[in-house]
Amino acid sequence: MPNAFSEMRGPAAKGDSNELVKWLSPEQEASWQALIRLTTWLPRSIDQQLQRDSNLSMVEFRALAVLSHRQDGKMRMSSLAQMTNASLSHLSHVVTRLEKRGLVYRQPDPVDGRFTNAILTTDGFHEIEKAVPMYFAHARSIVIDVLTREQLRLLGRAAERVMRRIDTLAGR
Amino acid sequence: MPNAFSEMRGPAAKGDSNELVKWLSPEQEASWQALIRLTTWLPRSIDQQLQRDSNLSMVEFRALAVLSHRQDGKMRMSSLAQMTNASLSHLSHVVTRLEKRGLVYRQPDPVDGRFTNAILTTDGFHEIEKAVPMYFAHARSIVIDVLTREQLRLLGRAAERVMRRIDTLAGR
DNA sequence: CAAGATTGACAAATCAATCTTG
DNA sequence: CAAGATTGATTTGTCAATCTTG
Repeated sequence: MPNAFSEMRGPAAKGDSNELVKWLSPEQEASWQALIRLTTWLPRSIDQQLQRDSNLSMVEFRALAVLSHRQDGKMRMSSLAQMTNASLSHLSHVVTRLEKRGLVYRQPDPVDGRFTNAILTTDGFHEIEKAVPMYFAHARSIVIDVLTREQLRLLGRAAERVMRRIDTLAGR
Repeated sequence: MPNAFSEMRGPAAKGDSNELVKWLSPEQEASWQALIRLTTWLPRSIDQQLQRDSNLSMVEFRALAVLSHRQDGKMRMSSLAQMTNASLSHLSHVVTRLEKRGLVYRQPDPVDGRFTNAILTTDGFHEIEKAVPMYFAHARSIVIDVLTREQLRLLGRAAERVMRRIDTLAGR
């Protein structure tokens, strides 16, 4: 079976040991690659920590954490979806699982039945209380304590800028 | 059904409208949140662009792109897995799908049959050639052109630092 | 028997219907 | 009938078990 290069590359192949240079400057390319690696591995690292220490996924953790910060431990599904970076559909599946584990339960809003509230149970509260310190220890260990104050601040700034752009593009 | 807060929160609930302050300083917290949002939405944005414009996932794109940069368009599965941030198992599934679409094919290494080479086909080469410009246009649009040269450079630096830490923790 | 690779079972996330309520 | 929410089918990724080669 022939491949694309027997014919297509030949003389043309000499100068382009790094073809990407055509698209980004070497400096831009390096930063972009580092960013891609970060957005790939940081979430995996967090997920692994949460799974290992607390048997929770990132979304599950965020959902419980957000609920635990509310006075009444409850929030509408649609709002919770926003807070957890999940689609409503995704969150619904997530809450179903958490419900089976007895960490939250659902209740239609008594005032307007179109809304559903997710509500943290006592068990859920205990679980998230145990999980949070380990989560932040890990956050420190892989990011916060690795960067200088200033590096972290600038990283945050840059992230916010990019996010504003992504939000805009997505029509938010 | 009772929830955790009828009893557990009461007087205690007054001061902690933002309980996370206990774990990180407000500045650290803001940067961390921005970073989490970025690592969640940037990959989604890239995936959407690739899916829409080229019918490729990020891993598929990277696999084809890496192969297209090689003179002979081929690479061992294990090396390709590293280059694409995928596990060997994951990559194997990915290559199976790409193979079904006629974009790559497999061939055991003739010298040492324990290795398998993934090889780009002519079709695969054409597909990735079409995909790359749109990919970089999108990269510019959401990151490169949104930040100053310096911001991008520092973002890259910070990402590299964090990645070194994550690599170390994972034993790499 | 160790390293590379594949496979199948399972878990998680996305998408396109569908259902429910006001 | 529009907004909120759920559901089921499909896809994608992960994990553990297995297979193959030198």
